[in-house]
Amino acid sequence: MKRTTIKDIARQLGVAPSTVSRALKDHPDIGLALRTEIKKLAEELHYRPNQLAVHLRQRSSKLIGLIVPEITMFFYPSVIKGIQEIIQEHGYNLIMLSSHESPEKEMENIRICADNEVAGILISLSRQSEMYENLEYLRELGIPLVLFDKVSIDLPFDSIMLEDEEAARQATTFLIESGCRNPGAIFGNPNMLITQERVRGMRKAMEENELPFKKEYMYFADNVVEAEACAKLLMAQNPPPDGVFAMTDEVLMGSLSVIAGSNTNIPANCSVICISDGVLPYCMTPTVSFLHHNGLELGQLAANRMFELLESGEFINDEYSGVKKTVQAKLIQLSSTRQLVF
Amino acid sequence: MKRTTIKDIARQLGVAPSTVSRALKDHPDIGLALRTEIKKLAEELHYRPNQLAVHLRQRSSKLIGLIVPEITMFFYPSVIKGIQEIIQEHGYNLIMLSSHESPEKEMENIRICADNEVAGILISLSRQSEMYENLEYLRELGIPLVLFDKVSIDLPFDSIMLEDEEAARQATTFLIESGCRNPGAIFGNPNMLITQERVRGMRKAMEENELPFKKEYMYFADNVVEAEACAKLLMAQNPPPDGVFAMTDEVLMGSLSVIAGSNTNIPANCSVICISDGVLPYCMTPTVSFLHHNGLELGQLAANRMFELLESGEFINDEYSGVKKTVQAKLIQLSSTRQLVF
DNA sequence: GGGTATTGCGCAAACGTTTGTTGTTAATAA
DNA sequence: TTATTAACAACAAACGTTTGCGCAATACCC
Repeated sequence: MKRTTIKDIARQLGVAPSTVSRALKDHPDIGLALRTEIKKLAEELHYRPNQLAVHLRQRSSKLIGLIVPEITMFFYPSVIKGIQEIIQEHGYNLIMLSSHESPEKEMENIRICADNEVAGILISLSRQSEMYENLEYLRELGIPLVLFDKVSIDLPFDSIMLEDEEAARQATTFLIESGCRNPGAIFGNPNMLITQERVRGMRKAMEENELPFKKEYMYFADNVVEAEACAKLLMAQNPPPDGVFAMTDEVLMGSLSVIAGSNTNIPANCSVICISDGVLPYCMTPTVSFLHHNGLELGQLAANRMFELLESGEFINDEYSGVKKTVQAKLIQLSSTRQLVF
Repeated sequence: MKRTTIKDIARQLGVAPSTVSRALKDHPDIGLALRTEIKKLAEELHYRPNQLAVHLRQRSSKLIGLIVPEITMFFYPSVIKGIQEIIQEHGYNLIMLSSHESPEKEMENIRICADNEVAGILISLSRQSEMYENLEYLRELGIPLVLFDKVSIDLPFDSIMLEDEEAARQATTFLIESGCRNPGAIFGNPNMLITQERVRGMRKAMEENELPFKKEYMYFADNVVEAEACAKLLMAQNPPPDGVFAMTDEVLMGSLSVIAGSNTNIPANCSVICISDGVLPYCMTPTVSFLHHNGLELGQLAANRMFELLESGEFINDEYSGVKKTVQAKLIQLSSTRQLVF
C-alpha cells in the first residue's frame, strides 16, 4: 500500500498540493475552514511527510552522522546513549558508521554522511592520522563537525574530550598518596593522543612528588589480550611495582586478574587504579577505585555543542576554528559497599 | 561551497543531465568517447550522487533502521557490530533509534524509519506489548522487518532469536552435572518472553533430572541493582542454594560478588553459571562458566536475513508469515587459563 | 536508393515536498 | 462608483536524480 502523500490529499479535496502543505503548517494564507478540513483528512489518511522529499527540498536532513572507530562494549555505548538522548529531543536521528580503525573507511564514512546530507557529524577519530584535509571537506560543504573523545587537539574544529592528562595525573597521585613509590602503568595504543596525554599526566604526578618516572614500568597494550601480556611482564619486574595504573577499562580487564594473581595482595601490596566509564571497576574482583570519565556526559556535551553550531551557524565562517571543551574525570574511591553508577 | 551535481557536469559539457546520469552508470546508450569524458569531469569535480535525490526517485533508501529498547554495554554492542558488518558489505547504512522501553516511542521510531523510507527494519522489541498492529503497518508499506533477540514468537514476521529455553536447560544441566541438587536462579524481567523461555528451560532440566523446581529459589531482577538484592535474598535461603544460574550478564554482574561473598566457596560449595555474551564472565572473579550466546552472530544473521528478504521480496505477500531462526548457545567451560573470545 | 535497424543523445516527466509569485474574489475605503 | 487592500488559493519552479520515449543521424541490407 502506498503511503498517502500531499498530492493524494490535494486530489481528494480538489485543492492544490501547495495549499495542503501550507494548511498542515498552519500557514495563515489558508482559510480556517479549509485548513481544518485538510488537517482532518490528513489525520484520517495517516499522512506523514516523506522526509526524503522534505530534506531534498530543504537541502538538509534531520540526521546527525555518528562516526566511531569501532563499537565496543567499552565507553561507546554510554557515549552513544548520551548523544541519542539529546538529538532525539531535537527531533533528529542518528546514522551510525564505524571505521574499523581505518582512515580510508573513515573518509568514506564522512563522504557517506555528506551524501545523505546530514545536518552535522559527530566523530571519534580512529587514529592520529592526518585527517585535516578530509575534515576540511566538510567545512567546504558547510557541514558542522564535532570531534569527541579521540580528537586531534590541533584541528580547527569543535571538540569535546576528556581531561586525559589531568585524569592520569589524579590517578597517579591517588596511587602515590596511598603509599606507592614505584607504580607501574599499562597504557593503550601509543600513537593515540589520548595515550600520550595520559602518559604525560602520570609523568607530571611523578615529578610533582619527586619520584622517578621509569620507562621499564610503562607498557602499551592495544587490546585486552595485549594488556594481559603486558601485565605479566610488568609484574615480573624486579622489584615488582607497588601500584598499577590501568589507562582504560580494556586495559583493566586484561590485567587485573594477572595483577591480583601474581602473589600480590590488592591493595595491601599493590594498589590499582584506572580510568573508567564506571561499570567494570565494580564488577571485577577486587573492585578498583577509578577516575570516572563520564561517557554519557561526553555524548550529551558533544550533541549539545552540535546543536549550538547548527543554530548559530558559526561554523560557516572560513576562519572558524572551533571551541574545545573538556569533561572532568571524578575520582571514585571504592569501599567494600558496591554503589553502581549507571 | 555547493556540491557538484549532475546538472553542473551536464552544463559544463553542454549535454543533458540524463546523458550524464547514464554515462556515469556505463549505460551503452552513451558513446564511449562522451562517456569517458563525462566520467573524467565527474572525477575532477569530485561528484557524488545526492543520496536523498536518488532515494526519492527510487522510492527506497539504502538505510536500514535499527530499533532497540536501550543501548547498554550488554549484548547490544556486539549485535550492532554484527549488523554493521553485514550491511556495510551491502552498501547500506544504519539509522539507529532507541525506544527507552516505551511502546509509544517504539511505534514512533517505526514511523520515523518509514518516513525516511528505510529499506528495512531490524527491531528488538522493548516488551511483550501487543505490537502486532504496529508492525502490520510496515507490512502495508512493504517494508521488510526482522525481529531479533527480544521477539514475540507468535508474530508473523521473520525473527532471529537465541535458543533461550535450550540454553537455560543446558546451563541448569551443567549445574546438576557438576553436583548441584538445589540450584537457585536469578532471572530477568518476568514479562519478557526471553525470561519465560529461560525459566522453562531450567524447569525442564530439573524435571529431566527428577529434581524439584522450587519457586523460593527463583528470583526475578530487572537490572543490576535488583539482581544484587535478589542474590542476597537467594543466598539467605535455608538451606542456601548449591548452585546459581544467572540468566544474563546483567544479572551475573549484580549477583556474583554477593554469591562469592556469602561465605560460599565457588565452585566448591556453590557453582555458578550464566548465559552471556562472552566478555563479562572472563573479567569477573571467580571466572564463571557460561553459555555463550553470540551477539555478533545474531546480528549477522538478522542482517543477512534482511537482505534475503530484500532480494526475494517474499515479505510483500500478505500471507507471508516469516521464518524463525535460532542461534545456539555454546557452553564455555572456564578453566583457570583465561581464553578471551572476542 | 528506398527501407530498416542501430546508435547516440535530448526531452520531459516523475519522486514528494516547499515556497515565491500570481490571480481571483470579496470586502473596505475614498 | 472606482480604487485599494486584504484574504485565500492556485500555479509553477525547484531540490537532484532516474528513466521511458522520441528523434536524428548514421549504418546496414537487398
